[in-house]
Amino acid sequence: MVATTRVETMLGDTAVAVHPDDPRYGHLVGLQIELPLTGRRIPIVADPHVDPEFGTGAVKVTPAHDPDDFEIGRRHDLPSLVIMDERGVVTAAGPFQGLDRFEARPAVLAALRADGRVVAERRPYVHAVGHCSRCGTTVEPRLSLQWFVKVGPLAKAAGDAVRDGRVRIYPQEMAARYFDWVDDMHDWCISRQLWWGHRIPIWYGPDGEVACVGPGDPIPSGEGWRQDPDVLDTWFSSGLWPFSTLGWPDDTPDLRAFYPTSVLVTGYDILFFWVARMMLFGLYAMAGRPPADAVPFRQVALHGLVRDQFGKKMSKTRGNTVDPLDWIDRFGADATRFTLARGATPGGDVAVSEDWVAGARNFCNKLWNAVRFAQLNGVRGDSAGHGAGDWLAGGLPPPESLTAVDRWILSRLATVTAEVDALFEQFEFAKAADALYHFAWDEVCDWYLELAKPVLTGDGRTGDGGTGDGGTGDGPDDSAASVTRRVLAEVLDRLLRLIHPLLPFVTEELWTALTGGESVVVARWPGQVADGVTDPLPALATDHAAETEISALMRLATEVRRFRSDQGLRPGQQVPARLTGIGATPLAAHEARIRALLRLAEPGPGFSPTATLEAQDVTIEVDTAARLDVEAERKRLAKDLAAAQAEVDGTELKLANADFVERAPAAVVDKNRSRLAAAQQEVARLTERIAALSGTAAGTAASAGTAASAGTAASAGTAASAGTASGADEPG
RNA sequence: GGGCGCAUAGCUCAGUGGUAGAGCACUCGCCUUACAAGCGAGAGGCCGUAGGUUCGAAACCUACUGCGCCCA
Repeated sequence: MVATTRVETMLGDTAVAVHPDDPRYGHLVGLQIELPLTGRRIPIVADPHVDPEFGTGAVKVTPAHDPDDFEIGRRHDLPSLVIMDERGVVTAAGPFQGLDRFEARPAVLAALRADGRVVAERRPYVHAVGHCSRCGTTVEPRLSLQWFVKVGPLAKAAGDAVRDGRVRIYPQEMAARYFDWVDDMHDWCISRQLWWGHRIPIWYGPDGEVACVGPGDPIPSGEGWRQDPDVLDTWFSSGLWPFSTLGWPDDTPDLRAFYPTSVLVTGYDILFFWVARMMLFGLYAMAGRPPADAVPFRQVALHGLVRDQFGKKMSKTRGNTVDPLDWIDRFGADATRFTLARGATPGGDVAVSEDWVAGARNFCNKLWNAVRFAQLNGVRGDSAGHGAGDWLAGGLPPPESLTAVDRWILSRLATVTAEVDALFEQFEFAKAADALYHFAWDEVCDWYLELAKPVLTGDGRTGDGGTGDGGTGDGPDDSAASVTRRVLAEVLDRLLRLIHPLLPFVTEELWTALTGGESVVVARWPGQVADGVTDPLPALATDHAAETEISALMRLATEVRRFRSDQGLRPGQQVPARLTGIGATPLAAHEARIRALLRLAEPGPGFSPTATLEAQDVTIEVDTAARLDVEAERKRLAKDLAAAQAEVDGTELKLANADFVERAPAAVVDKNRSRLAAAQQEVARLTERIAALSGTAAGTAASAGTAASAGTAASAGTAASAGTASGADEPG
């Protein structure tokens, strides 16, 4: 007694199988029984593949129409009877011949029933027979002749090419998956029953001849020869791509010029479907020709799959797919591209969403506005320098006329250039995009442009800047504004070149407009040394002194802004302030710049400080016209105190550990010691300040009225006169 | 079943032994003369759980839990 869903396949049964350990049937193994309707005698075999728990524990075996049964058939040397043609029509001789499988099924069932052979029926029944993914048609397994590629030696060569470094896979971890597959590759079935594709190059002759026709071989002609109707597996055809597209098997100029390619960029999901096949075929077909190592490419850069904002695979059924053309339409091609690049860690998937593309669009806009600002302020690239791939740096002001701000941004530019160059080299697109994003936005736009404003608009003297106003006669104008313009031109020019691979359209527009150059597409890559032209920028890197200075300036600015924000002072509002102790700090030369940036006016005659800040060893007393939110100030100081105290506690704990002091590297111990000292000093300072605040709170209340009326009225017009403190020149 | 990978801020992810980071989202204040698609400030994480190695672990080792991917 057996169970089956495809009753008609019994016409092709050649055995009944049971599990070898099944006590119910052990004694029957080896017997011959009669197959109903056909009168054929078939054996009962024992096979471990049979699940004794399933159905009756006895299963009919149809080797020609079921893959599992085929394996059982091979193990027991059973005949395979093909009882259906390619269209699913029964071919077995007898009453059912010529019926479609769906007609044959009830017909066979009826015949069995008439014979009294049907014991029970169960409907509905969920089975595992496959369906065509395109049209949904039920697929009937059917034994047929297929062609295979014997891959042993090919796969060995493909593995070796990566093993010995002729081909490098990025990221390296992915190479393990490549080896797993290539080193354990089974013979490859290349027959596909499709109506399109390369035809299998096998010809059958009238007398049973079989001819394999290779490139250049004559196709057998004559009566009765026909080609195999199947086509090659699509990956077989794809594997030919690196050389067949270049004219192979002929020895063409294209083949010589473009085989191998330098880099193959593709998704990790087809590492063995496609990449491995190209390796297999390239090494085989190109053996004995140049290049000597025959590989189809030198590097393979693998990227991930695009996913939705929650990291889920996009699918139509899930409804989380996006139309890139829609994004391009709404946010721009550059924004769409940048979003993908920014998420592209080697071998990792990329999550994207509309919000993130909008962010990239905003970045494009930021660049646009930065260049616009530069142009509005008279920044022009030196178009004369761009013909022969020359550098704008030829137009950089002499080093001695650069301010610390200029030297800082050029130093950072040089560093970022080197970083980005190396990252692109390693296919680290996400990191390169991130580095450029932050340099452009957080450093160039947020700081350099802001610090350049007072210089360019001529508002207030900057207090430093080389030869100062007036220039040197017939040479280039070395006034502070001119120096800034030239540095800004240099920075933007190079930034646009560096970002161009990630934002091709915007950068082309901006770069040509800014520099007057032909096209950023053919502009020299920053850092490049070629054709006797050496990039002069690296000579300016890395200016630690300038970086330290500007970093201190930034921290001080943030501290003042924090105070202003906590106190609700409007961004544009000038606040009289007295800076003391600045002369002894690296910020000595930057007072005017700091005042301009933070809208801190010179203290007038009626100056009456209401609050005191300390940052970077500079004491800043500000006069908020007697309106001080003491509670906000107390909160601010308390928060800082808590942070400083936590720092003291943490470092003290570490340094109290004798093992740490003894065994940790001296540099680490020293670092903790200085951190502790600084934190202790900070705690003392803040404690004192909080105490003072409590003291003055009462005092301020008493004197508020007078301070307000006297101070504000008197200081109005005279703030500008006391600017001498900032006169110290900084370069030198 | 076999193999591999991943668990870090609300979401997506960086971070290879020494002070936890980014983008977006969020809170507060600003139309400050490049930009409100913006500016300034801020909040938010016992780095999956339990052990181990180490002076020191988000990181290295082991187990566990959860989630993915590949298997022609």
